[in-house]
Amino acid sequence: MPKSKRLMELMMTVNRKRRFKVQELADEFGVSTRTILRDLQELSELGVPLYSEVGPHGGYQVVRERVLPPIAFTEEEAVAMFFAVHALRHYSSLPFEAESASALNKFYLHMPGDVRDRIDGMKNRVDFITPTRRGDAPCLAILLDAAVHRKVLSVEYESTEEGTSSRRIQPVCIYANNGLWYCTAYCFLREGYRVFRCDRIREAEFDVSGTEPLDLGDVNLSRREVAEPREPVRLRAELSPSGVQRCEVELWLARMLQVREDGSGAIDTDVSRADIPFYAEFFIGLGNEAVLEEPEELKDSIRRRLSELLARYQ
Amino acid sequence: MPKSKRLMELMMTVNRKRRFKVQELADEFGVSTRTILRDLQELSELGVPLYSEVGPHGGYQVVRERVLPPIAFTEEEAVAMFFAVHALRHYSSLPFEAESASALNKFYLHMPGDVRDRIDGMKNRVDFITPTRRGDAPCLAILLDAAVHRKVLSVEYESTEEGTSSRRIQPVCIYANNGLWYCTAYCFLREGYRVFRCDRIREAEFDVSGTEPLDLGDVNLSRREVAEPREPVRLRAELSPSGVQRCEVELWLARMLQVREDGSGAIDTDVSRADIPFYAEFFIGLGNEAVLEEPEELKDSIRRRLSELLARYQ
DNA sequence: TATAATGGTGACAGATTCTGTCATGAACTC
DNA sequence: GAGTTCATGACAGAATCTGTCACCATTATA
Repeated sequence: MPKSKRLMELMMTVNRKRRFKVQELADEFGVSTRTILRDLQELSELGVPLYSEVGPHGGYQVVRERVLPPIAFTEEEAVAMFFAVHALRHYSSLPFEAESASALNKFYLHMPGDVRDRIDGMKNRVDFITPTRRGDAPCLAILLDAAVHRKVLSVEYESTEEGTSSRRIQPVCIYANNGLWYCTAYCFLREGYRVFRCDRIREAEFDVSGTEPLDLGDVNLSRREVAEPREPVRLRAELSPSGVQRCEVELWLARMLQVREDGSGAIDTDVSRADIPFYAEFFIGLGNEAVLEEPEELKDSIRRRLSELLARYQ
Repeated sequence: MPKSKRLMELMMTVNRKRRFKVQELADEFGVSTRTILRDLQELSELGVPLYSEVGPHGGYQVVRERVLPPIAFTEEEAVAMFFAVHALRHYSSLPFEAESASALNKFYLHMPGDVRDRIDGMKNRVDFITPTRRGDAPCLAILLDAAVHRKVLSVEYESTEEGTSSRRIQPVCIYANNGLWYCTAYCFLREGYRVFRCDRIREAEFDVSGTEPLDLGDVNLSRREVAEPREPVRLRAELSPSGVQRCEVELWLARMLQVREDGSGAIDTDVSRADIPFYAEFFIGLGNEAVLEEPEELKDSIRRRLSELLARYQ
């Protein structure tokens, strides 16, 4: 086998089994250990972070972060990826820590000069805007980890209504919307799924009390929309086409929104009575683009709110 | 020079000069043409899309999209990049056409099995949400191209106030905000910078009338905030901390917003008299989180609007 | 402390691969 | 037809790579 091929395969092998001994590889590839040692040194020079320990139970390890087999992108793909990662800079917190920055940098540095020029030319011409907020969410990584591996966390949560509380939660997913990170999780305190704002989770650590994790099974991202209303109240409204447009921006509405061929639409859903003040404000914002049909309580709330505001501005 | 190194450099060289002859490379690398031919064949096998033509003025070309030198990412970087690109799927139009999808696919396919598993595990657990809108913007690519290369475009623009009109514009930048694409451009019709909604640009093609492009020089992304008010009116308001939070989400406000240490803030800016109805609605939305100080006209407008709504809900 | 396991390095001959040369051919331009 | 350029095969010589061996260093364990 030509050396070049062997090196490629060696890189893959080494990445798969992150711990190995020289002799193993020598057998596997049918070459001498000396050759493998030479090859490993070349891999090192090529950037694979190898680390070795001598003595019994020693051996090689791919240290820290292993390097994946190199991928060749076309120019167009590379540019698209660059801007995708570039767009992430708007987020003040990410579940991936600094990696996206280093990826961006690596990307940029590996480009031949002219592609780099092209990127530079575009950098100030394209942007994906995401609202930025102060709210740092330091615990995104642990939340994500818990969601993926189905672990229970103990968290300190500072809710708007109830002040700070300790609870055990099992995260289902995390998502960024409108500049803030949210986490849908099963809350063992409330015994149900709840959505938490990640920047309000003050502390999070893996639970040690031995709470049995739930099998969330197919419960996944779509769960974020779920929040069974307590004291459900039926809400019905008609929307003009531009009312529909404005509602489409609101994620929490997406599930309840029906859109017709002509662009107009309707909302028909159960909502929690406690949320009525919130909806009041929302429908005021919609102005003439919505015709509210029920509930009466919401109309009341809207009227009260309007009178209040009118008084403020008198 | 060892063959492996030569191949690397050959790939770079070939990517830089996208057209070349075997003899050239042979001279450059100090090897025979036969060797270069053999090497080029290997590059082909490695995926570099080479194409050759025989005869005078023939030679090699890197066909279609050239392939960039392979980049090795760490696992963490790769995951971060994957999700960055993954997030782009929310956009119904992109200035890069299908490339991001193919990049994503390539990424996914090149991962060793376990990393792929990890990505699969995370796929339903993390998301970057962007509001989706129907508004397709088919002309993003040409707009971007014009912005980068300072070209003048003829466009058909369907504005809300004035109906459809033909105009020549010179794009400065394009940006996505809240699910819609916008383009800041110098408008030769209005003789000033304007912001266009890209989905309302019905047709765009390079201008052939010979309009001289402007030297936009350092005019860049920041331009998108500029829109000198006609008939300026001073607007002043105080904001509570949560009022500030809500204003920060609004891009067009960012420039006018002053934030204090304690989280509260203020707006003090000139606005166009024509925009008063818009601001009225906005301040109604802010409710108690804002105290409007002037102008009186805006207060009037708000009062009118409130009474109107109140009547609707009576 | 001795022993065995493991990595690290240098030297060198022999094996293997790579390279240059030459020959031949095919396609294309002018 | 002459000249240019890519394409391919063969083969000997050059260059590189590989295996072997000798020796060292470190560490865990008996």
